[in-house]
Parts: sequence; C-alpha cells; structure tokens
Amino acid sequence: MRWSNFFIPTLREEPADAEVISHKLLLRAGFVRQLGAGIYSYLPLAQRSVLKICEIIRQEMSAIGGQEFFLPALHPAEIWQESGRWTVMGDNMFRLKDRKGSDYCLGMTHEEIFTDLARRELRSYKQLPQVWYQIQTKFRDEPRPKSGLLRVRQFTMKDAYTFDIDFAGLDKSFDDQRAAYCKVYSRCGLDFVIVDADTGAMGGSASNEFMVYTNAGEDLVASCAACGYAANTEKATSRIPAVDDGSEALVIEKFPTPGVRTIDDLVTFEGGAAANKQIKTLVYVAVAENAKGEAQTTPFLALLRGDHPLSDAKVLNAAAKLCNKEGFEVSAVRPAHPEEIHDLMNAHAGSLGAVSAALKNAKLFIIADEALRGRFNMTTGANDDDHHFRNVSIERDIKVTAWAELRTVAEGEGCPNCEANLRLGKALEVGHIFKLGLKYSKALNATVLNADGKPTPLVMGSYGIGVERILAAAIELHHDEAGIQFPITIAPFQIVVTPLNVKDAELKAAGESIYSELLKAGVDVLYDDRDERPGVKLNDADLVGFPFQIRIGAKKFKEGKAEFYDRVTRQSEDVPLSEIVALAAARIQQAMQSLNQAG
RNA sequence: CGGGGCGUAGCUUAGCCUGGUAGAGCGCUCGGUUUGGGACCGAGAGGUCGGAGGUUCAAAUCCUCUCGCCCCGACCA
Repeated sequence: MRWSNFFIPTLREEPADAEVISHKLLLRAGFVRQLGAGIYSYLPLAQRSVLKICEIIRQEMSAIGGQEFFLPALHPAEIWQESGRWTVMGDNMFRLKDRKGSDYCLGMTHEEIFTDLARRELRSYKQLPQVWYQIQTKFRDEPRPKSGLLRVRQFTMKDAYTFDIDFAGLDKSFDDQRAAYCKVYSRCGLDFVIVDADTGAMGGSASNEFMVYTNAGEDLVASCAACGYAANTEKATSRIPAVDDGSEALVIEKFPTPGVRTIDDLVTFEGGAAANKQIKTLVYVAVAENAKGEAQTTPFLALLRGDHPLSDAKVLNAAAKLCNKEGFEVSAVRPAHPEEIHDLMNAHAGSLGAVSAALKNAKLFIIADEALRGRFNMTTGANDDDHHFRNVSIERDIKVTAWAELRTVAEGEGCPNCEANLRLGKALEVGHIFKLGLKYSKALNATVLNADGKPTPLVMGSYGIGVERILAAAIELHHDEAGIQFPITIAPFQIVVTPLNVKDAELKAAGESIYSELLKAGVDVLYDDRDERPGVKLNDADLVGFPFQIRIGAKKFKEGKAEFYDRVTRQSEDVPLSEIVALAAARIQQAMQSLNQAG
C-alpha cells in the first residue's frame, strides 16, 4: 500500500469533542470519524485493525470448535416477546415498524435468534455440543454514548453461544470460551483481569467479565496479581489489619464536642479519636416498590469505621435483605434528607450515633459493617448536637440489626484470598461470558431428545467480545505523547517504509525496492511515498503508531545504510541496505510471535 | 432523565456581554525556494455564523422555540 493513495486523514490539532486518549488518537491518527452520538465511521486504518482483531477471534473460536454464522441484525418483535425481553430491554432497544406496521428491533444481542435456530434444527443429544458464533453489528440505544469507541450505539461484537445436553457440558464449554478469551486478549496485547460479575438482564448462573485497567474505564475493579482474585468494587472484599482497642472495654461516657461536625474534626479535637477508632453513622432511606409502582420508604442506619467509605451497591444489597416487605422490593437507597435525619435522630448530621440508650426510635434498623465487629472503646455521636460518646463498645452499646460488608475496599489492602495486596483502579469491560443455563431454552422451548428419548432443554452459554473496545483499550494502554504504539498483531500495518525525501531519486528508488521486497516477504507494509517534509512523515508515522519504521535518509544512505526504528522505544539502529529487509522481516516475526504465544 | 458547557471555513477558534463591512492560525489550490521531527515567500479558493420564528432601520451578537454535540450524574448483557 502506498501512503499517497491511502486515506489517512491525520489531524494536527486535537479535536474539540474528544476527551479520552483513545478517542483523541483515533480521530487525530485518521482511524474514525463521528457520524452522530455514539455512531462512528471506521476509516481504512481502523478497518484494517478491526479485521485483524476479528481474525484473531476467529482463530481462537475455531480452535475450540466454534462455527461462524452470520445472523440478521433486524429482528421481528415476536421472538423477543417470546423470551420476555421485548419489555425487559426497555429504552435500550432500537425499535422500528415496517410498512405494514409490524414491530421490529435492531439486535442488541442474539440469544433469541440463535436459540430459535437451535430449537428448529437441533433434534438429538448426539448433535451436541454445538459452539456457534458470529461477528455482528449490535445496536443499543445507550442513555449516554461517550468516550469515542468505548461507549457507542452501534458496534461490532463477537457473540458466541454454546448448546449442551447437561450442565457438565456447559461447564466445559464455558471453560473453553474462557480460555479462548484469554488467548484473544493476550494476542491483542491487552493486560486484563477476570472478575466475577452479575448476570443482570442476561440471566443465568455464573458470569465472568474481562476487564482492562484504564482510566477511561467505567467500572472500579480490585484485583490481586498474585492469586488472580478480581472483583468489581461493588463486590470486592479485603483483609485489613485489626485495630488495637486496648485491653478492656471502659465505661461509656458522653462528652461535649462543640463545633465538631466531621470525622476529621473529631480527629483533631482535644479528647477526640483517630478516624479508625470512630464509628461513622449514616442515615439512609431504602425505597421499595411493588408491582403497581407504589413506593414505600424505610429509614435505617449504616455504621462504618470512621475512615471507611460506604459502598452504595453493598448498602443497597444489605438493605434489600432487611427492608423487603410483602410485595415490595427494595430498588434503591438514598441518603436521608437533613429534615428526615433530624426527625429520626433528634440531632443533626455530625452528632449522630447508634448507641441504643440515645436513640429516639429503638426500632430503627441498624446495619453495621463487618470491620466494626468486636470493636470497643470507640467514639461516636451522641444524638445530641455538639456531643459524642467515648468508650462505645459495639456489641454492648449498639443493637445491630444486621452485619454486612458495607465498606468500599481501598488500594493496597490485603487480598481476601492470599497474602498479597489488592490493586484498585478503573477498568473497562472488553468481554463478558455467561452460563445461561436453561433460561432461553425454556422460554423458547428449545429441546433435544436425550439418551432416554425424552425432550430435554438445551443448556446454554453466551459469550461476548466488544471488538472496537479491544482497539480502543489497546490504544488506552499503548500510547505516548507522539501517538499510538500499536501491538503489532492489531496494527493496521506492521511497518512503514519512509524515504525522507522522495524528490531524491536515489532515496526514492531505495524505498521502492525495500517496499517491494517486504511485500514479497509477506510483510504487511505501508510505503510512505508522499512528497512531504520529513517532519510531517515522521510525526504521522508515530501518530498512527506503526510498530516499526524503515527510514531512508540521504546521509546514512551514502554510507549504504538505512534506519530500523522501533515505535515503542523510539530508538533506531543503522542497518546496511542489503540486510534491512531480512532484519525487518525477522523482527516483525519475532514481535508477532511473542504476542501470539503470550497467555 | 437531572445538572453544566458548546454549535462561526475542512480543523482549532476570535468576535456575542455593549447589535452596524465575519477575522485569525492550521489545512487546501497555483507558482517558486526548501528537505532528518508538522518549512518559507508570493498569489488564491473557501463561511446559509446549527435551524425556525421574533424584536430592530439593522441580528453571529438581543428574545423565544427547536435540533445537534460534549462533559458530570442517573442508567448500562
């Protein structure tokens, strides 16, 4: 490919609309252009990378017996109504009508369509297992598209579905997919962690998310490099050192704390207490709804160690267990309003506490964090403005309704499964695999005859990879101030050959010859034959992120040499012209192998 | 859906408060010089100021409505 005829509209200036790095670089390096919110056109460079990612996926799917399909993106409503997800998917589903007024949608996933095919065509357990997949465009009407290719309304997904006769078969299929996913991400140059995840609207018994640590991510993940533990912070737990409370529980004592409103205030207050010796008392309200949409609220207290942050997700779970009433289900929790707090507690935020003797309402639910279990000689509010208690002994002085994990884990705390420490950070979901079980086969009545001749529902799994997210995540992970540093397996080209001045006939001829020899050697090469200044060509090449460059300049050429440049180290080495093609081919092969054999 | 911001040439933007000829840099075209990290000289092309309505002698500028985009939150297989 010759650069002069290849469409690479690089931008010198940063596009105003882009925020995250991958978005900026994809625009600047000429990979994508935006058509609308969350809708992007992939230009030739992006398409080349996407196709390479797809090819890696295909290889790994084939390796575990996957068969590629191509199913419709346009679906009649009936099949979604049959599974019940026509309503479950709500506003996230793009819907439309045909000329006759019949309802259709654009597929946001393909469980229904694959299951429909399976129920029509699969007859016998002897045909199982089946591993079916496709690489398809998905449509989701995201409430808030953002961050370039990271959260969009139209995107490419590899979605696979497995059909087994029993759950043991599903376990095997799931493990195969999981292993294949590890290979796919490793080959694409992504560091990832696997977390246990909620099955959400997909249903089913187990699921894993494949996450890449990047600040552009939307989830907070805690993980342990030593043992592989990883969890969303909505679920993650950790080991923390015990706090020494002294040898014996002292007598509880009320004392004045004028002006003290916060944990920090009390730390510095004369006669106060360290944050980890305080009990933080938060007033929350659980909101429950019944099927008619009627709402009920239940106030409760959440207790935490003074220096521990509350996890919204964890407190919601804990409250849901406690506050569900006949026909009502807790759907949300919120902090109580200041008036509500005063009505409940007789004091304002800053002087609140859960000590039974000072509680206005003795029946108030109290959920305490596990980190407080067994603690004594602690300090907390007295439910009397400007007063606190010291020497509070949790089990003696507070009537805890329920103990629960309420706190959010923090960077560097101990892994719950081993002796190492947790890493905490924002992460991006690049894949999600589910053990669906019987959910869809039952809903759609997809059965085969088992060995006893009885109809048995198919046991299913479903497995998704966000293709463009791999591209964007690779850029988030691999870039510098000059541009992208592509993992060679998914780079649009493996190498660019750059004569620094094409008006110099000798340089041009050398470039042409190296280019054609690399082509002959099977290298994926771009030839920069543009009549541009050297600075433009070199900056463009760094921006686009080709892993290697061969630079042919007048000075070195006179010595019979050209330069072999490595995008990551940004170092070049002088190589005799007669050897440079062989060297480049060897380096490229080496780089490809080291990624392809990773994981 | 709540909060905030922004729509002016292909890109980045000034002008808007205080109404009066729409400007710059980059990019683009032509000619010349130049060629190792986004050159220089000269000449040029390119703008319904997101859209509609209103106020006014006069609207990019003020008012109303509307569409679109970005960010934060809610939401999110």
